[in-house]
Amino acid sequence: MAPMLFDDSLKREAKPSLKTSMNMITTKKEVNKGAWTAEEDRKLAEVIAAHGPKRWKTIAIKAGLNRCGKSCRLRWMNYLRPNIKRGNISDQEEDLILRLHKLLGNRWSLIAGRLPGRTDNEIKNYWNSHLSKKINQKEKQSGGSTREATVNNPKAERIVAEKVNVQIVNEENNNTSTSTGGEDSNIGFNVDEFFDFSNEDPLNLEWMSKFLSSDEGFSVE
DNA sequence: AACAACCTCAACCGCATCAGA
DNA sequence: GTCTGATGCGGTTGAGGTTGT
Repeated sequence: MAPMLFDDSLKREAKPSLKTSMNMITTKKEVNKGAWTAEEDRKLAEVIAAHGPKRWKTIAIKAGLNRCGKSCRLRWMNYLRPNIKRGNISDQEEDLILRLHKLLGNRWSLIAGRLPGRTDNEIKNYWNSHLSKKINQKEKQSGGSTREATVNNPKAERIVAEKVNVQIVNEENNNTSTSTGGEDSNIGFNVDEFFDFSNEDPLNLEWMSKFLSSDEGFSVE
């Protein structure tokens, strides 16, 4: 299926930058860089529709794009993929990002995994341009530090990351099942509830509060 | 109107990890 | 076990847009 392409919501017209233009002039044989054109997007989407989103180097060649595979992958993941949600981050999403960041730190791909339709790049950008400032302001106002629970606690950080990974893998495995999913027999807690912050489930809060209140401790063995 | 400062976000880069030979 | 290519991730850059003076 063709993804939603070239719609009016796309903020930026794909224009080659000055740098890119210079590249095109001076380095004919080198790969194309810079902004993607609508034509490139179309070609890429066609090839991916036919062959699937893998073997990016081959895709780049098949599409006749003078791009590296990496660039094609990035373009697909952040822009052309179906179900990409565009537009403003909602308050709920923002809240979730804040909470997940507190737990995970800059694990953007993991955080994005909990926000359907959002890309890691988008969340990273949103964090850098909006949320980091908000947090700095809060810190200044409160005078204290809202130190991340897992910072300086690599063990705890690892455990959280692993839990999130398990959750995402489970979801992928359960995607075709009729189950509402989330039950995880290996780690002994309901992983869906674990991340259902909107419900403020007491179990989540209990678990999280251990993290969020642990400056020194939260011993994980 | 003109310019500077700031903001946003697509895209690149370097590195780490994974998978297959 | 080692090598190599593919893939994924986070940090950073810079073009273009917006806002302030």
